[in-house]
Amino acid sequence: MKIGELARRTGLSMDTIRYYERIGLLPRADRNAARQRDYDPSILTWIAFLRRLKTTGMPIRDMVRYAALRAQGEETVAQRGALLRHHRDAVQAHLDELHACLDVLDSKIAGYAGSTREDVNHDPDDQSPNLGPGPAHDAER
Amino acid sequence: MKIGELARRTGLSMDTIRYYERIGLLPRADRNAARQRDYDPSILTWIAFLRRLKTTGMPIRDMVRYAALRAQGEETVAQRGALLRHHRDAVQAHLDELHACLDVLDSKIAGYAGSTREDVNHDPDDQSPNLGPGPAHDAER
DNA sequence: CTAGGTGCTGGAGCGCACTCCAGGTCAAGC
DNA sequence: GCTTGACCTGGAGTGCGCTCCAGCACCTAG
Repeated sequence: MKIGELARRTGLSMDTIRYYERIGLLPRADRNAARQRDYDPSILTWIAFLRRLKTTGMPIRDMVRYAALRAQGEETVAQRGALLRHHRDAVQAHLDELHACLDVLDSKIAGYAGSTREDVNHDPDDQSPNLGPGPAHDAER
Repeated sequence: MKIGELARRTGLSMDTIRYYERIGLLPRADRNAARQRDYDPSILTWIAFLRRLKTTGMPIRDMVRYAALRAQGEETVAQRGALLRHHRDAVQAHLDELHACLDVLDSKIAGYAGSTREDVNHDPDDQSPNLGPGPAHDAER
């Protein structure tokens, strides 16, 4: 499979695929006689996995770290597992936060109660503070 | 309340607060005799709300749009409501996606089954593709 | 009177994750 | 033999969301 087809099949751009290779997210691709990248379909599995890591908010540098461990073979299985478990926990935490925000959003939307066509004449943009973190909590970096 | 205290109470940096003002996310602050920003505590409510929008992944330009509508007063209530409902749906969709990814992650972690100290000698980095989007679906932009 | 702390402005710089481009190679079809 | 199209490389550019900085103004405590 050449890069164009891989791009079509993954939804990534060719540029992005080459970029991922440069930074070590994708292994250096084999080349055909014309020195063009020639991919084995198994790359699709890896890209699908990368996409999940990305969707769940893992920064690229961490994915690269994972990819590097993977490239080193069996001996890094423990580290990879740890990395994934760590990430899973982060995702779970973010998910909880999102659920909470969604609830607040929903109640705020309820405050806007169908004002698209009905008459509501208070300003819905006035509700409880609750800054979560607050002072001396540097979740903000 | 001066900017330093606001920063402490919100967890934002003073630079970020001033930046938010520059781009229109925060209203132009009142000034005290020494031309320093002097905030009314009600700003805390607004910042808490902005933080939720941000946490739920709303890009700053959309928050600015919302802030601008809000500044225009009552007549924009309908538009603001629509904007929020739209965002809520996007958040919900993202949440669903995250849940799905988390499930896959969990099953992958299960594949790494406690290999931190036990012996597992297959490579867990081999599983089903499933590229989600696939061809001709540009969720990727 | 002066030193330190806090705040001001305008503008430059940064890290991330791409994205675009110029100029070139190669293979196939007309 | 020439054009077309897919692909190549190295490097520059982009948009986002801050973050940092120089140089200055003010206020308070010692």
